[in-house]
Amino acid sequence: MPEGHTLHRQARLQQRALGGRVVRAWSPQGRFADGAAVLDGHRLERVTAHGKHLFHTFEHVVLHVHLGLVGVFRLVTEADGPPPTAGTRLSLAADGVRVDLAGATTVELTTREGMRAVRARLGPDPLARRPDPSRFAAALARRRAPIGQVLLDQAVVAGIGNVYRAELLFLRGIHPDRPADRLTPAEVEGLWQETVTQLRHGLRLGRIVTVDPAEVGRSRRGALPDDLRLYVYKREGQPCRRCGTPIDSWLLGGRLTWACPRCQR
DNA sequence: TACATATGATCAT
DNA sequence: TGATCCTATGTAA
Repeated sequence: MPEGHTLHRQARLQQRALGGRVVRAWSPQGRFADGAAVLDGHRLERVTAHGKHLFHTFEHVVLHVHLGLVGVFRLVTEADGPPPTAGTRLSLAADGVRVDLAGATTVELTTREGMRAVRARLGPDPLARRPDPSRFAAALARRRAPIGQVLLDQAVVAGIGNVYRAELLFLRGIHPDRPADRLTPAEVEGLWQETVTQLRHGLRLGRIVTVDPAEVGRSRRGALPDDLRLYVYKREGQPCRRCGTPIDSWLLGGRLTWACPRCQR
């Protein structure tokens, strides 16, 4: 689940459910018992996201979470929702609503200064209120590495993961192997705009959907079925939705990526 | 019961 | 580049 849209969605949901409240905090699994004790009974001021990082700012401390590959938040109502699973490292609750966190790679307490330090290492966030695309453009101009590899670097742009990198480059007709510094200004601008548009869409829907329904013969209303949501991700060997050419797949930056060899040059 | 897999990132070599 | 960490789920044995 977790690319940038997921964390911003959680920030919004958790802010609504727990923001401004005095929360109970505990660690059902036990591995974050000490940290939970520091949080327990304190007021959660606000929940914010930057890229894939989530920050819970309490009156006296900041909770920093990174979900990694398999981490997950579950928001449940305590009255009729399921209890925390055995692997739940942290539960936060107030007013009958509970947030359970499991599988995250980073769950740590830090300070407001520590939060600023984490954010300073990250590139512009396309889901921020006023992101700075010039920093994105400047970073690309400095990199000779393939654009498909550079897009995964969170210091270049914060929040893109393996699904979005493949989909965004398809949508802009850019081959992932192209050196980042060889993109034209128009391509860089288009890629940034596409990133903002798509992540916002993912945030709204709560899932990654890049396919234009009209392009696959569906109405704009109603959710696309799972096998029609994406253009290239995990579609190796299957026909491109636009030109029918079989989708390619190869390792790029240590992870598999996908592209249409005809639509992306 | 075991294994493979996953939208991530870090650290050792 | 490879090993490693974290959890949940689906498939194979």
